[in-house]
Amino acid sequence: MGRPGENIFKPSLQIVNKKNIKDFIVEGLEVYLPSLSLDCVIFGFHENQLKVLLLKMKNAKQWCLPGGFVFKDEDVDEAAQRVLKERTGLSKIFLQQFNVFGKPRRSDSNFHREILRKDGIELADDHWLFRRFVTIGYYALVEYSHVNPEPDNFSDYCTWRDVNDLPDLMMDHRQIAGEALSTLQTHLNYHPIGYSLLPAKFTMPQLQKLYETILNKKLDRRNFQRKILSYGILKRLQEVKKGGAHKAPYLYSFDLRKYHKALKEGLQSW
Amino acid sequence: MGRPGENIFKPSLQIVNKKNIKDFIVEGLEVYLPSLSLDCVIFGFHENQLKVLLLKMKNAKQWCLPGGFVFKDEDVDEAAQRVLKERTGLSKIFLQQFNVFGKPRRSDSNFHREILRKDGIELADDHWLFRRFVTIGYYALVEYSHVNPEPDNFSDYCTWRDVNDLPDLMMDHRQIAGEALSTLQTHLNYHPIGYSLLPAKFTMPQLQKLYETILNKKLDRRNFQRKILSYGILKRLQEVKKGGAHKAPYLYSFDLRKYHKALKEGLQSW
DNA sequence: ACTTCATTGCGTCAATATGACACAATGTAA
DNA sequence: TTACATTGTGTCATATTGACGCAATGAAGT
Repeated sequence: MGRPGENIFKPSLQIVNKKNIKDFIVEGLEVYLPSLSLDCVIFGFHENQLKVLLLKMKNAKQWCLPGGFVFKDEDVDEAAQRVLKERTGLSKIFLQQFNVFGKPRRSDSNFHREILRKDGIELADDHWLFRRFVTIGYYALVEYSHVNPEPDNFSDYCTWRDVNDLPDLMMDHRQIAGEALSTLQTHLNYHPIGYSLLPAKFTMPQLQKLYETILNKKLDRRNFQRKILSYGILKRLQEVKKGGAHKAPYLYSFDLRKYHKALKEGLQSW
Repeated sequence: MGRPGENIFKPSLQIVNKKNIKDFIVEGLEVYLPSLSLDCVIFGFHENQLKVLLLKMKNAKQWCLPGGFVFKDEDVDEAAQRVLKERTGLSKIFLQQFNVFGKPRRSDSNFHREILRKDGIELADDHWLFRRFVTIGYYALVEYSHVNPEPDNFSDYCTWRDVNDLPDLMMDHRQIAGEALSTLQTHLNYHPIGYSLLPAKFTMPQLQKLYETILNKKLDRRNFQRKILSYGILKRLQEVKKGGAHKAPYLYSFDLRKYHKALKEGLQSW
């Protein structure tokens, strides 16, 4: 079997890096899988708030989720990793497909046409960018402080927004973000969370705040500790964490071997 | 926004119904979303075995999952319902997206070329059917006795196969079926199962067998009953079920109101 | 230096859920 | 009538969970 996509793969990556919108618009049809896109809901945790990384669109008041297209010879999950790398600078991020959004009229082509027009770009009515896209929703968990937000070709800037105070979002991106959050809340019941959202070393109260923030619910401090420790995925370190104004809490880190085991197997009930 | 797909929607449906392969092959490019397909793992329960509905491919020894493409103006989930309706005759089936399979070389175009060639159909190398497809995996739960298996254009017949004794499957369909099963096993931990897999009235042992079959594990009869009743989704009826050679067991049915509530909310752990 | 106080570590206890198993009742077949 | 596999219902020990007590810590205030 041939690999027809390969010879156009490399030049297209350069196109994206050069941020040359016009070339992207012209070549996109050739280098990307048609009809298919992906959108990422990137969660970070900062100052006891759950944040989502968003892009402020050029020539429009709306914001949007970081997203992209899949190269013709590229694995879909790797395309998501690539998009994440481009927006955050991070590699090997925890990424989870959570839903495909496939309603025929998710998008309003006039909306996109107007935006491009404001940049002096006039495209034919049947241009590939205006066609219908089925989008694959991913959510990602990243460590807030490691992220270097980077806008894409169609956005002015890229920044964190509080998940409970989202701005006006393009298309169905608010729905996508909402479903990502509720999926995350559900996954919390059966899978360990925290690695990739927290620093390498963290305190028990920090971890609890993370859970409380995601679940939007208060938890009992002592019961939380008992339960989370029973998973056997934590290692207690020396008790540093001096800066605080109170009793110095222990520092913990994840036992990655056991963490990943728990991630994979989940918490069985039967 | 126009609806360009609409005027070609109806004729294409007829094409499929006529089982006119050539027209399908020629028109497919125009009526379907390119690059995107869907595959359904349809589970049924019969004689205490979990079954999967499979198609025996024409001109090949392999079998395959019921699948299809998405019309240009069709919702993706509805496309899956349509495929299910075509294969089983059933509507409003319980359908669940579980994964997108997006590796670039899932498919071997020569394989499909050979099959068509045996039907005297010779297509260009760059024909749309030979291109790469990203497929959306769905699993469905249906009541075995209500299904009327119906083959599609590319298959000789359509029949149930034991999930533990699958035949040689095309492409990555074995992997897709496997992931569907493990997804189902996981969902069993947090969601009620049984409605749409069992008859309207069923006995506790029947329900238990279903769980045991899906989980591939023996469960204690008395503990099972206690736990499943604690969900509050069952209604006990009169004790009919006479045919049996032993003590007549009670019949149950699902309290659909509570069943769907439990389906939606899941079983929370925090 | 002493006190204050929010916070942390480490418990207890009752209520509930779970796993393992006993026993009587039922209904067909021998 | 008896045998027996199967079903309905229960018990008991153990594990898990929810609610809460209390002493220790350490920066801030006096």
